[in-house]
Amino acid sequence: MPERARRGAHRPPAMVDVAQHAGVSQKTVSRVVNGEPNVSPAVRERVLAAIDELGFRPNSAARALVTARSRVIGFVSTGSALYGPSQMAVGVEQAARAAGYTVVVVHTRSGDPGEVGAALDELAGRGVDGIVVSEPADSLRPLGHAPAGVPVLALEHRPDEPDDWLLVGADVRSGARAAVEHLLELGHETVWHVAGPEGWGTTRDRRLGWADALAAAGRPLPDVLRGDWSPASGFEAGSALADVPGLTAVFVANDEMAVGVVRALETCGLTVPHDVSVVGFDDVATAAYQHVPLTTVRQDFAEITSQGMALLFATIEGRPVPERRAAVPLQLVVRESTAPPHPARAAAPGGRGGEGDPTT
Amino acid sequence: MPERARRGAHRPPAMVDVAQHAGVSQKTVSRVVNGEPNVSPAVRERVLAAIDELGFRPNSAARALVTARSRVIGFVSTGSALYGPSQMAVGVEQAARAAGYTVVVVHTRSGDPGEVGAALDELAGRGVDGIVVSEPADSLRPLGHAPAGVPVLALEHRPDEPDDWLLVGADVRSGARAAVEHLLELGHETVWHVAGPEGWGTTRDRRLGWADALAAAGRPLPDVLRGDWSPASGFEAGSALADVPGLTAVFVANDEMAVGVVRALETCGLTVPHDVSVVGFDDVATAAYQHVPLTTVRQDFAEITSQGMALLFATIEGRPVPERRAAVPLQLVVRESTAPPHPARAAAPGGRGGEGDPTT
DNA sequence: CGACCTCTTGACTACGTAGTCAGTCGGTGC
DNA sequence: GCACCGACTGACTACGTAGTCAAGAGGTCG
Repeated sequence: MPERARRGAHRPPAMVDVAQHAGVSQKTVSRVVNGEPNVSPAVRERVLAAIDELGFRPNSAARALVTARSRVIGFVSTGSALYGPSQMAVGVEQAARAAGYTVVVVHTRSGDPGEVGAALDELAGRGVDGIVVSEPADSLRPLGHAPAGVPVLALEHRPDEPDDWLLVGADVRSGARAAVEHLLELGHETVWHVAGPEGWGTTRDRRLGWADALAAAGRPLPDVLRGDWSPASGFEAGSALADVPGLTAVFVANDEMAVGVVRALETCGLTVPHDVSVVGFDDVATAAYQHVPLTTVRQDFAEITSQGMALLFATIEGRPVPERRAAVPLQLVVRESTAPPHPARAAAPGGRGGEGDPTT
Repeated sequence: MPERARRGAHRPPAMVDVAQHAGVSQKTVSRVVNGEPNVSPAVRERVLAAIDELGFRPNSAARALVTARSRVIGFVSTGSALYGPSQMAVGVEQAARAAGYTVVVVHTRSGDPGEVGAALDELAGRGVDGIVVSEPADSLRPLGHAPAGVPVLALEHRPDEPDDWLLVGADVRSGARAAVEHLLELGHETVWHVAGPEGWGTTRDRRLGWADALAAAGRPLPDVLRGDWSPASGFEAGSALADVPGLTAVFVANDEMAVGVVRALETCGLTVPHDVSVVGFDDVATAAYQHVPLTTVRQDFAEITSQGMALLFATIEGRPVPERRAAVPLQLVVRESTAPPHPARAAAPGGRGGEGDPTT
């Protein structure tokens, strides 16, 4: 039999092998594998037995070739192992696998548009059925030119921009605003802001929410300090802030930088929250266990990814999608890093207040 | 021309389309795309122009089908967004893409062997060229039954077990031992251990390194407390430890739990490192910026993934592999959470020492 | 008893790429 | 001038799956 002779060395068994083993046609095996109706129980049984015996696994390349559907989702992320993106990655993968999809990951560490383009080409060539962009930095915007017909889900909330993407994300701007309002309600005159790196939508949203709250209260808008999400950059920003006269409250764009800010303030002789209140963003696992448990804004990443992926799969599979975008609310978690301002300090024009007054 | 008519609605352009456009054969297009020699510059030029004009992307499903090589790496992880696994995921993806491979991610949150088996089948069906297991928990052991001929890289160091896997990882046991030796050298009589969850190789290694150091010094081996890598579990363990009479030093299996431990000790009125020294593991970004900067053991994840992936690609591509396993050294980073034991405390048989002695 | 229908099964083919092998063309050595 | 060789190109086919369509088996209804 030349047919089998040609099936050389050690290629894994294919449907034809199963078919021959079970005494049916390849097409019938295909029917059984795909759970199609109209296969007699007896035949189905025989085929399943043959599959089991030969250890047959459907070849997804062949399947993708013929169906032009890969059951693969492309996940594009900026690649640093930051808290948010990591959480998203896990949530996306879980949702995908539950729906029978596989996730291909592409990281684009540099914001180089060329690299993003290459990543896109990669995904297009793989014939992904959908693309997920996690925490989309502006450098990922070229994804707008995604392969035609491939739906794109961006895990961000962006109410203003009429986009053809699916958009599901935390309502970061409102969350940031709530954080700043909390500080204002405590009596702080104004609130400084340590922002994330430029070029991220979420950086903008946090800054805008902060500005919203200050504007609504008619307060002055201090200069923005900029970090890169890392504790080290937070420390740097905190060191600068320690020199600001009358500083009593800081809203930091993520918890990791907030830890750095707190540490810097402490290093400069200031106490949190006695001298300065600090609010973070994300609610990382360790936030509650800091020396001064961190007041922060919690993002529900599980909810975001689950809602977003549901939307994406509905779109891919042609099911009706009521609303192409959704905002997931954030939750302000008040802990111990915020308190009313120290009266002496708010008035003091000089830096480094509070040194001479260790008692409450 | 029925040929073109059949190419229906909006399938993306294939090589035949490019070939027709350039007036060459499909095979020649294939040669150009794959950079094969023996194509005249003029033809190459024409083909490239046609590719560009039509926006042609090679279909990787078809390519994988015919070559039986997918240029895909399967990445299997336990799925929580823990620090180590997240770092590994990023490193693996970067190395893979640099080598022209794509990464498919499979998370197995539950340790359910059935789920692991399904994940394996998934990867086998995708025809992955290699499999990477990140921080392999015992539940991933069934990966030993990986599809025949598919090399597996485990990102762990496991000198004892003669395995057919590639093994590259930090020498966790030695690192743990160094951490404990550091504490003993400071003068601590013994060191308690807060371990990770059972079923992880790395949990075992940390515990063994700890035991090694104590045994070598002839010290008693305290009971092991067990956490789940989370700060909350560390807090719980720390609360229990606070009641231990004469406690002066703790080695915690990761930084996140260490933060919880420190917080619990503080909550119980103990001071770090005055009353109790604490050492963590991993050197997460915030470790250096804690209220008491954390002494810890740094893992060089970038180095681990880079070495490991190099090994994997060499194996996949049939290049000679000098050594199938490698240990990456760890680095003890001494900060301020460790100090010599407080004399009064080491002697004290009662719990909660140090309360009456806030000075020094 | 015949027309008709449903259920089950298989033959044939497309999908897009790369491997094999044969053929053409121009140049080189003797 | 002829055999030969290398560079270049294309026709044909395999890869493993699912879609299309037809055929056979068995039942139902009038």
